[in-house]
Amino acid sequence: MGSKATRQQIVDAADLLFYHQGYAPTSFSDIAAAVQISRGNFYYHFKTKDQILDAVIAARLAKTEQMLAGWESHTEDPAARIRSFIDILIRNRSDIERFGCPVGTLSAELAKLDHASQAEAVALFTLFRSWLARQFTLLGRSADADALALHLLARSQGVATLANAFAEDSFISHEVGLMHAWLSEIINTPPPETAPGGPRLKWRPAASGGRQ
Amino acid sequence: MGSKATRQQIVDAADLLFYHQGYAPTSFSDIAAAVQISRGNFYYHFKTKDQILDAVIAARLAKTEQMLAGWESHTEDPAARIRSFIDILIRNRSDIERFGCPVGTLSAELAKLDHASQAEAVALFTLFRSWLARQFTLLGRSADADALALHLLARSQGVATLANAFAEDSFISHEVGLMHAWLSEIINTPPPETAPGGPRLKWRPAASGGRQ
DNA sequence: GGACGCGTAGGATAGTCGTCCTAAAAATAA
DNA sequence: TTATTTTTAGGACGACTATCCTACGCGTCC
Repeated sequence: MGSKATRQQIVDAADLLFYHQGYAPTSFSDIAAAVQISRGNFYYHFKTKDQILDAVIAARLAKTEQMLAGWESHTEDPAARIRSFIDILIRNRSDIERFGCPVGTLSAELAKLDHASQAEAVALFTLFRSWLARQFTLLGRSADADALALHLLARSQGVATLANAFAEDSFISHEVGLMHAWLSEIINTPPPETAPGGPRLKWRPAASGGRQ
Repeated sequence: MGSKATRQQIVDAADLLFYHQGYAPTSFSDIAAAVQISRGNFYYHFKTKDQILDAVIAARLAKTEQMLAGWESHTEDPAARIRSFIDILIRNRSDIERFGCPVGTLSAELAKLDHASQAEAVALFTLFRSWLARQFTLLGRSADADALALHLLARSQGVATLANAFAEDSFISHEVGLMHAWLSEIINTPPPETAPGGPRLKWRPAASGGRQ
């Protein structure tokens, strides 16, 4: 029951509430009620609400980094890693239908509030962006890896937004299927005109040796 | 200076503020300041803030219906109409980079607030959805017209979300190019297995006569 | 034992929120 | 003109907000 545990509880509860209700509509009292702690006691752990937000974003960043690193250690196949990313929509489907994507909705809300921490929220996007770009580079698409990463990120964001609006059964799985098909086409298609000395790290399945 | 004009001014100002700041963070005082009207005078025109929201959504619905109907009267080519839809991202680019898509952000916010008018906000999406589905049906894709409509809607939503987060120069135009290419492929590709008596309304350019 | 500091509780404060009331002004009708 | 309705201004109300302060419980060390 030390302060570490309490502080962590506050961050966890705020994380969930910010996701479910949004940042601005979530009050100190809401978080206090969730942690079952005195309202005034917050001031000991966090001076302002913005500090809680920063802590929440930092926690999300750490958790996301860990997840992405885990995917990189669990398989050598960049395509399989990207498929793991796409399937987030399936795994978190019920939450997405109710609350949208935690990254996208927070970023959008903070943008409207002109909030100072918006850049940190965008950093969450950047985490996915550069990670995806790295996978596409490994697939031999170094020339347009960043564009492909942004494209896939946008696709999943759009699916999350519409799934949240309509909450229809087959929509998410159908769009996820399209994304998988798109990825397969990417893999089986020669890369666009490349810079000299371009993609050399094209990944090959299993025994084929890895580079050409 | 009658009440009609004042009421319209309130709706217009609220529309803009809800888009720029979001619904919940926008206060009566904000709208009053924008219209330069007494704060207490709101009660004469609108009993509650929710009523203003409903009026704003109704105004957006009317404006959107008018825009879509205008596109249907300006060209006979369904593909050209869909291109007009895609190019919204270009036309409203600077607003989107600052505030996101007005439809998507409002729907997402109301979903988190469990707001009663969320269904009406989703109706804005439905307007685009059924309009797009109609165009795809005219292109001979009646079997999957709704899926194609949702797909395109999701694509543009995702682009809006990421453009709002990153605000990079070439991103929107690049993705718009991809959407146009996708549409061309749709047109030049035979439709999937269709229900019996399926697509008969496939549109033909220019002199070929419209329907067969 | 007593002194100290970390963690907590609960209330005070100043401000804003949506809502509502009342009276004056403006417009319209007689 | 007078009478009546429509529109407006300005403030009051209670509830809520983020923030801050102060006092209390409680384990640790002298």
